[in-house]
Amino acid sequence: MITKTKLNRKQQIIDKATQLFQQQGYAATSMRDLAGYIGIEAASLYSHIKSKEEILQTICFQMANDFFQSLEKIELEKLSADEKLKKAVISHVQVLTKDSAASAVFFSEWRHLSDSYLKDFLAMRNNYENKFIQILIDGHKEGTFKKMDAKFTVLALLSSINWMPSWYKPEGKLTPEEIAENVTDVFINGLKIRS
Amino acid sequence: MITKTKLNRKQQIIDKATQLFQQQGYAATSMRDLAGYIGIEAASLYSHIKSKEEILQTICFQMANDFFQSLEKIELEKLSADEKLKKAVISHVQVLTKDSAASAVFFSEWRHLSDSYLKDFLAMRNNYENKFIQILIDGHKEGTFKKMDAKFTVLALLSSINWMPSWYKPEGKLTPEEIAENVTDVFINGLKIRS
DNA sequence: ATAATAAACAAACGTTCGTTAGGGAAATAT
DNA sequence: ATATTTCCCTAACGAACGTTTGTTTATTAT
Repeated sequence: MITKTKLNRKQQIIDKATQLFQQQGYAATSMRDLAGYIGIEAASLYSHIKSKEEILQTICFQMANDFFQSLEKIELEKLSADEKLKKAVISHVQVLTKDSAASAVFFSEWRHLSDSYLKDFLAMRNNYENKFIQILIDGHKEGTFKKMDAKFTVLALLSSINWMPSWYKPEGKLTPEEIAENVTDVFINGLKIRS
Repeated sequence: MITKTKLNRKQQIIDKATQLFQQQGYAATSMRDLAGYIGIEAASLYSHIKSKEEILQTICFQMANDFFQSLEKIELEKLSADEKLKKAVISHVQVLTKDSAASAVFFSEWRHLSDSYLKDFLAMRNNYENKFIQILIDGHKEGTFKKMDAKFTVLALLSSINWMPSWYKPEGKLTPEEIAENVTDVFINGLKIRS
């Protein structure tokens, strides 16, 4: 082991854990499992991390911050609601596809966080959803979007995107921008040909 | 215990397991956990079921059959593509909301099925998605739907619906028909006001 | 009343779980 | 050269896991 510093090793652990948590789930992934894939003993993991849950916390809150920051930037821009929605979705998809395994863990395994972390997590998620809801409400006030249940629509929109890591393959031909373009076009304009 | 026959007890086990699998996940739910909620010892469960995985199999394949049958009925009807899409979504939402806990387990925990069951499961799911894809392709041929990536759109549509059990509360005021109406309206007509 | 069946139990099986303790080898700093 | 730190090891801890066994209790059928 020449080139591996402790920081590298820690990141390697988190990366492999991310992959295994996505494939098998957090609860079904054992520390011996994880260590085996890295090529060390389970006990050795604890030279780099404090606990199994710390790994999950790192993954979840890293993703949460990425999503949050990307949306906050867009919020400040002066744009029409439909432009803002499109930009927000592009940004969301970009964060999502930059590490789709971590995203999948973020969306599916957060419930295994212990109580205090869970509280913070849910608060952040709610806050994030509310920012999207506000964009749709603004769009209705501006006369661009029709009357709708904004919360329902946002959850449908985010769900359709967030489920993607389970079938999105990076070797596929769609770029994040194209994915976002497809999704927002359907949500804004619909499938029906406009006559 | 007067009114409980063996069949009732088995159903009770499956029902409670469904609830716990949804809340905690399959791997994080122990047989002692499950037994405790029912009020018996873990060993007693095995008078009624063969294994933990049998419970998951029962839940998953029951739901798979329900979804499949409901769609097959609609496939036979002679309808335009947009009408057929709407009916298919309504039907899908109805099955989903009839037992939203079982649906959540079905969508999130199927990966814990053992290999042979997993194969069957994935084949059924693929088949199901293809039926939806065909509806969108037909709609394009009929001149109703615009050119699009049909598979991508179907996965987005189904994802936006399937994620619902995680936030759908039956005591909410939306009926399955209203939910389906909202979803299909967005997907077919979009959010933008048509001018 | 007696036999048969069903459903629960306590106890234990072997295995795996996350984690800790203590020590040794190799790299780094002094 | 020596001391310190880093990283991994073996060994083991207690707890929890799914499941099996053998037995008791309650219900149902004869």
